[in-house]
Amino acid sequence: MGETTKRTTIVDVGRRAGVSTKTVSRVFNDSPNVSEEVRHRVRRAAAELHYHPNVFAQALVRRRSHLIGLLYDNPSPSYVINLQMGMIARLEGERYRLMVVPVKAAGDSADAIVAQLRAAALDGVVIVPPMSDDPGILDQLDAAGIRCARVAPTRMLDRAPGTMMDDTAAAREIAEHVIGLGHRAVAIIKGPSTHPSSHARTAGFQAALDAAGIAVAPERIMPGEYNVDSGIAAARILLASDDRPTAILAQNDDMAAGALLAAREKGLDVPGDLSVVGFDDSEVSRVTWPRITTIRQPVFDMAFACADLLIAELEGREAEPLRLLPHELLCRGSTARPPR
Amino acid sequence: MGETTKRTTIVDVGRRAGVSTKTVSRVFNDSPNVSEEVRHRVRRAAAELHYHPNVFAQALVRRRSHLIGLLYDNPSPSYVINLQMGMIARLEGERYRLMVVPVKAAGDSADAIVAQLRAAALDGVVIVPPMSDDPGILDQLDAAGIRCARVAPTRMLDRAPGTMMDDTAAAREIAEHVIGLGHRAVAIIKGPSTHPSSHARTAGFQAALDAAGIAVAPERIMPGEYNVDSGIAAARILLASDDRPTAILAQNDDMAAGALLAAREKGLDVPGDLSVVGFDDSEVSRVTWPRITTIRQPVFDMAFACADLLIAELEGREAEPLRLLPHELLCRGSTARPPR
DNA sequence: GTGAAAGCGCTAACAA
DNA sequence: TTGTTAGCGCTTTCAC
Repeated sequence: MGETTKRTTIVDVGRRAGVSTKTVSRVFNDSPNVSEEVRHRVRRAAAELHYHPNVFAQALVRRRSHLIGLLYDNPSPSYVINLQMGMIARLEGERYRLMVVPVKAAGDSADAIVAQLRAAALDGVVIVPPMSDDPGILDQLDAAGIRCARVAPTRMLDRAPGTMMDDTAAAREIAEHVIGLGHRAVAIIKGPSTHPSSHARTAGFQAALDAAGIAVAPERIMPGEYNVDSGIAAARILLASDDRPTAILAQNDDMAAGALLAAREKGLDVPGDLSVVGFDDSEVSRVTWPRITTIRQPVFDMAFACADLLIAELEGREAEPLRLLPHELLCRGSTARPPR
Repeated sequence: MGETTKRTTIVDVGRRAGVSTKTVSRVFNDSPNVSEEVRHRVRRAAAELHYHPNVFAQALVRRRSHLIGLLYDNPSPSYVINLQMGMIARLEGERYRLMVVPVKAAGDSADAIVAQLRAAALDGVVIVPPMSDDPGILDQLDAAGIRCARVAPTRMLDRAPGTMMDDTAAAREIAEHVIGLGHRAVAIIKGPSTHPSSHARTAGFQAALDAAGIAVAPERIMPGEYNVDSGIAAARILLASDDRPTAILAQNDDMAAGALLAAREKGLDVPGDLSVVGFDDSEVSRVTWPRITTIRQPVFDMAFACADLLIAELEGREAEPLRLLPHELLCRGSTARPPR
């Protein structure tokens, strides 16, 4: 815009530095076989001319875009932002750039999704649950020659690199915390069955309950959708019963926040009458009253590590393909000993 | 990857369809002057060959990347996500793609920021406050030939298109709501002075207060940082006074949530003892108890409209450069009549 | 250590 | 309506 002059190219730089275009190219790619002196001359000429390599010309000949995507379904805002921040932190200083590729909840087919990625010419993508376990996506990605790294995969662990936390162990820990406080009338609000994390968390809860010899009646296990409204709905039902639970284990913070709201409606005090726990350490868990006892899920770190794995993959470096990241139990105000 | 065969190009398609490359190009660009019959043949050949245009070759020759960026500082997760969703909704079906460009809070110089955009070869960017009012950024963008559209600009309105809401009017409305309930001992928690929105909201509050003949003592006007912690800190001070306010007007929801937490600490009931209002209708405002009375800021719509303006600009279409979007007062549980 | 020439895949003139 | 011919700006053989 505005500039009627042509863009300055490698040719201009070469001319000014008195070298061939190839040499300029070498300098900009840190190739060996260029004398220090020439290297200097070229750098200076480039600076004087405000030269910047044309990424498209590079991409065209190298067959690499240096674009990597974040593919996600429609998780909570803070989850997505943490993922983005983690990836960006790793990309900082690299030549790779981040493109966001939200998939309409409507659920496009694996074909359609990957076609989108190909159209955008991405070199690689980071995939988050539940898509990280979708074999269709993995197949299409392979066929399209797009590398990927997965956040929290649970299946086909040898097919692509990924980073994960131990959902089961974490769920067990938080359940043990609640049981340790003396609760025996425990209810559970599950996540959607499409999310493997939900199964893992259920297993962890179950392990802790079994170990304590506590049986949870089926009507105390409610389905949820990992969002506030489903938490409210589930908790309303749980709390309507005469024989209501003294503790609710929600499988994420949004649903726990919903449970808190439902408890308020009923005039129940948390944690006096009812203990509630969540999962994720999302922003929500820190602004409710009381603040929600939860598990810190290392989302940022998982995304950072995924970007790292992806870059390693793209650069042909070897890297251990799977990384387990630590979680943390955060005991806050929403849990206490049961009433009486 | 895997494919040892060369990528299929426009040449292959042309050969198969029995036409020249240029004709194939015409078909894929919906240019006129191609007979229906040829158009069909080309489409079919392309489909059979799984042909996809190479975006780099296109970008190289067209000098357009069709990449547009979202430039933001470090606002709240839900704000950023709403912006992204708004832009993506508008980009859907267009050939433009979204790239996220978070700026380190550290505050790079306008130079450094725009250099980043140029390196990424963006055609245009959407800028959010407070950068949308930064003349340095606008200058650099101009110099780099990168188009932009701004969210909530307040200055240099003729320099670039933008979308906005009427912060002052909205702030006035919500203040009037509180005053209308009978409050006269009112306190304010402001946003950072680097955000023009904070000034506008202050002006709106002031207008309502003036109209009601209410004077707010300077010690009841606290600074804040648009985050939860600063809200807690400010409210603690306000509520520590013997002569505490009966209503707190916070300039965003996060700070209002902080005020709620501070009130809990003091054992104050909201809205019984204290009314609190926020601004933005963020997720936070919906998960606290009580839910926070606030202003719905049309973030999604502003982002959508910005993407629209930007595309119009890039395609050389004329569009009215400034769009005002409506806000909405949402009365929820955090406001009631003052005590006694 | 350095350069010349041949593309990468596409589109923009200009012909036909 | 369609085809031919140059590039776009860069990297990659392969010489020197």
